[in-house]
Amino acid sequence: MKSMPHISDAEWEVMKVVWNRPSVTANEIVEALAGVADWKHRTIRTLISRLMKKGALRGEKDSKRYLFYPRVKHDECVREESRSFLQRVFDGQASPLLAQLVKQTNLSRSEIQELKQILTKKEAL
Amino acid sequence: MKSMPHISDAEWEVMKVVWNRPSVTANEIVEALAGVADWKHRTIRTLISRLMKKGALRGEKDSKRYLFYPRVKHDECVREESRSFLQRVFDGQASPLLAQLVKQTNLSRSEIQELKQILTKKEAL
DNA sequence: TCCTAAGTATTACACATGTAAAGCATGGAG
DNA sequence: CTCCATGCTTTACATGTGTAATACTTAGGA
Repeated sequence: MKSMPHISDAEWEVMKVVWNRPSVTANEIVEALAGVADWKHRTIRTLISRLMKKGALRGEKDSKRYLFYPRVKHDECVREESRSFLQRVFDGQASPLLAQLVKQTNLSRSEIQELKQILTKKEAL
Repeated sequence: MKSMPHISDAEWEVMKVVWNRPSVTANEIVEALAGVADWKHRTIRTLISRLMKKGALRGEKDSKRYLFYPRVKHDECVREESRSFLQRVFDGQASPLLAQLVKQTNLSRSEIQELKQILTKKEAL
């Protein structure tokens, strides 16, 4: 598998929009991000360009404008980010991170249940 | 609390060394990192300088050389990194990340046990 | 057919980061 | 007291990132 391009913080916000729909125009991205960050539309255009250059987005010309599609899968990006984060902060040891996160964050009763279930399933392997 | 300085990937490796001992000299850091990354000692010196400038390290002159101490706590940096990572990739939703990590990584039986215990404790609150 | 508005492409610029070399200062050996 | 090895300080430079402005293109309306 060809190595994932590195997606920066700001670029992630753009990718999230693209992953959320079958296809988007640049303008739709701008609108979708209006509530998320306080970026000028120019700025978002730049982010889109960079993502295309990096190979994370594909743009298909639809008469005047482009329709954008992801070229990398959400899942794979998540895995890659998780992996590198884990490596940096916890030397790749997932267990301390998990413990840390569980303590640090708010989880609903049902989320806790679900996690316990996942763990139980894993334990059985 | 004064906002954490941002610690980059490479800088994290240096900080990990510093957090691991009561105090270190620059040379000790270089030695400790020999196995971790393939950096020239000059490079590591640069990282140390930047960490001092950022306020993440404190250097105390001991005759000719410095002894370095962390100025930021490991725990707080971990929390901060986790928080920002969670925000970027999962919009701050811990639960999907946890599920993802549990599935993606290898955990020993005892680690699984421990996590379940933490979850149970949290559930009881 | 020609112009304009809406898009796209190009250029800008400061700060961060990875990676490192050159120059400077000084405590301790001789 | 002088010099050097060793460590500290300054400078370097390419690429990435946040943030955006200016310039160019062209499909579609007048």
